[in-house]
Amino acid sequence: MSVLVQEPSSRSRRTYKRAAERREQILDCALEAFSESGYHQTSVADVCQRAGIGRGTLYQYFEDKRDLLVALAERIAGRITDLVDKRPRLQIPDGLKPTGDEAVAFIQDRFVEFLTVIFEDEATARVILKAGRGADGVVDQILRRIDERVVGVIEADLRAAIDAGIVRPLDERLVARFFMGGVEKLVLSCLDDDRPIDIENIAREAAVLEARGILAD
Amino acid sequence: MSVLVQEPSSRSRRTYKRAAERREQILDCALEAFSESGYHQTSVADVCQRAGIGRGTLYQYFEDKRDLLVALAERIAGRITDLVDKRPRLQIPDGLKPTGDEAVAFIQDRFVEFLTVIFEDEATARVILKAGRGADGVVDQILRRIDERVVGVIEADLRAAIDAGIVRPLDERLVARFFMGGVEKLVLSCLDDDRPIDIENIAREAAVLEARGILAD
Amino acid sequence: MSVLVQEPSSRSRRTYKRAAERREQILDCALEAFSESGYHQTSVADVCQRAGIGRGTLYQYFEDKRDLLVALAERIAGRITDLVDKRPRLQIPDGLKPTGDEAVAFIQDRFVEFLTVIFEDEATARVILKAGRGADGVVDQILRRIDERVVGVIEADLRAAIDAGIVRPLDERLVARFFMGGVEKLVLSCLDDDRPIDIENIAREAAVLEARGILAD
Amino acid sequence: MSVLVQEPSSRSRRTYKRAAERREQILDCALEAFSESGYHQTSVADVCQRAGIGRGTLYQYFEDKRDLLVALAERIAGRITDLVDKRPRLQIPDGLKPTGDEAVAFIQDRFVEFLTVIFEDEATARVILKAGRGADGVVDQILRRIDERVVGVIEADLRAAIDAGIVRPLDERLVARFFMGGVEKLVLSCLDDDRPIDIENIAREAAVLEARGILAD
DNA sequence: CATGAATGAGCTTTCATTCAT
DNA sequence: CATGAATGAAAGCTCATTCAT
Repeated sequence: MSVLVQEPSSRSRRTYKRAAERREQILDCALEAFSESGYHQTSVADVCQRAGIGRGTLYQYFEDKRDLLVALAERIAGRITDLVDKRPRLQIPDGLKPTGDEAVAFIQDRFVEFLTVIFEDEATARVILKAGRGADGVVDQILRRIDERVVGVIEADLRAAIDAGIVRPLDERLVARFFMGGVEKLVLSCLDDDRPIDIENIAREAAVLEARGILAD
Repeated sequence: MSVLVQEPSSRSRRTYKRAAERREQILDCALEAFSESGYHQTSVADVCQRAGIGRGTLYQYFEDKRDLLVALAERIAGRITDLVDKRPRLQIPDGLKPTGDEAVAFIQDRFVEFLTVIFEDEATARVILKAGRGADGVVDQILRRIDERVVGVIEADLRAAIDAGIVRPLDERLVARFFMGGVEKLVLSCLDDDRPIDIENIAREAAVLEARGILAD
Repeated sequence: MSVLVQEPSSRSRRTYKRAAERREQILDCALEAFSESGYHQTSVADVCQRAGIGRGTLYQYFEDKRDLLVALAERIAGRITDLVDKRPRLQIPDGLKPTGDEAVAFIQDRFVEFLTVIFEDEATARVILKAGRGADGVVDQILRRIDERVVGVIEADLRAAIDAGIVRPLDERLVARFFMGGVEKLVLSCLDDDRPIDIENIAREAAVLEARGILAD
Repeated sequence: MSVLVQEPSSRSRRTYKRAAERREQILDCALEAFSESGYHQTSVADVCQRAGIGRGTLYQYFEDKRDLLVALAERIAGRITDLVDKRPRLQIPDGLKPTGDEAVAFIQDRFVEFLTVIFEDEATARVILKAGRGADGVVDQILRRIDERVVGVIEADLRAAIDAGIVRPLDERLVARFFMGGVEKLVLSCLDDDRPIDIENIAREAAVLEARGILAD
């Protein structure tokens, strides 16, 4: 499953890597380990074993166990920030009519695309939504920063849509949070039941729900 | 040492009662401690100190630290189950028209009432939403059971509303989860920012959102 | 040899002690261990084994390993301070003639008595003169304080003797230090050669030397 | 094992010299480091950094960390041995009268000269008197050897002076040790207070003290 | 030869749990 | 029942030493 585990053929043979590479590899293993068992249940030895390195090696790249989690959270935060920054601003096509199916489809597409990138990696989703939670104050803050980032994107979209008259005036921040929470819950239920995250479907359903509400026409 | 007054005469029933009381008191302290610092950051000694008892005493009421959390989670689950069981089935008033403001108001009222009881206690909310998360497999299951319970109620409501033609046909479970996730996120954002949980407002906003969606009319 | 080691009959049986007693016992064992092998060569486990206690027990009485040494040094400092405080001021007997044998004898007696109490315990001497040295900044300071204390006493004696005209005017502090250094070196040479510290003889010799000098009459 | 041999063609002497130079340089850095922070507080990495070499390089010149200290101690021992060997035997000038000022002055000069060379270098003094102490059995022995050497010189002087009738008969070894101890203590007090070692003054004071004693005439 | 990434034995320290009092 | 001193498994972490490059 994992490319990270050391080949068992040449036991106890040292492997040399470039610093950056090794760091990434350790983070990969930490991601795996933390996502599988949670932060506290994972020992430093666990992570090292997965990476096929000695205990001391890890401490050449990270201050301590907490720093490992912080670094991991920051890597995730960085990636999401990149995504967010690269994302084009919402451009409402001319003549798009609100309430129409077109509007729903349009919203759907944007979210499917966005959420796909964020939640496509199950391990990362696990760390963001479960493993990292409550483990440590600093980490919590980073996770919250990630959250703010993502929510901020949705918020911006909402604002633009309101300006364009597609969406009715509302508290964008609150709605963005609500939406994000709903999606996260659906993702979480996948994780909890060990179902694969069908993020495309989730995003699609969520978008419809959000757009139309639940009332009968 | 104990604040619970000493009554040496006829101890039998009272002792039992005392024991139960003591157990409750310990759980109260555990709730407090866990909600403040999280499960792993809280030591058994911490809980005992709050309860004003010796370390050993706690172990006469609980198997181990995990059992303490399990018991706490079960107490919460029990309380919510009670709520759920006491809750009257959804009775759609005759002649209620879908899409109308009346329908929205009706839904709102039901949810405000329900969510208020679940999230009114901040400490409990903290344990359900943060402290207990990822602490332990068994506890996770209990929390999930609580969740299922709550989601189940919403689901049932939805089903009834669909049958009554107020709500359009949809995947009730998914929608219930989405709704619950949205509300939880809003509650969480209060906890994270140390704002009081204005559950009434949250429930109200969430209900409108869910009913009408976000699209302009 | 040592009264401290646990009786081997009832293995792994817990022993309970009063806090103060246990603390003293641990300090006794630490004294033994540090004096035998030096601070760095001694592991916390060593000390615990000698005391017949579990590792954790030590940490109920001392912050960490360093704190153990600090406490030990402070205990020694306290004892010496007590000695010093109890020591009567130098009273020059009337009509004592300088340069005479009586003066030498008088000085001798005072020092023999004083140094005996300080250096009679070999283990303590070892810690003061060897094991504690350079182990840690804080400990160094305490040891220096002990030193200052002892040197201060000699200094005071010298001053009184100068005032009485028995001793010629000189830099009392410097001379006191020189004297103390000389004595310590003699004690050290006993420790190094595993000879018992014949402090009486050392003090006697040192006093003569200091009083008369080495020149032929 | 040793890097010192190796003589292929013309490079021989230079290579040899380079290796020896490098060794010396490492020892210099070790001296610096050990004297500043003590043996245990100094890491191998620290020494290497000061020397501007990689960690592995050090191990081509020294077996291990202890060997580094041993080598350092031996270098110091060697230098002192050289000093001692070069030192002319005590020649009592004809007609020197005991107890006279001349005798004191004579003794003074000899000691000032001798001690100056031993303690002039503060870093070395620190290692001999503090850093090396109690660090390791083998090193302790070397330091003791140095001590014996120095004490031996004083002892020999004393013996000669006794033979010449300048100094009264006494236990030369004991007196030499006492004297050395006294001087060391004075030097130590400089180190502890971060005062420069005014060895000339110390030696002078010590010599007077030793010669005349403290009693009033 | 030089390097510094990699190593892991060994140590300190924590804390849930036990048990003599 | 209650206690809290005692426990020791288990974890984190350090750093002298090795070795592939």
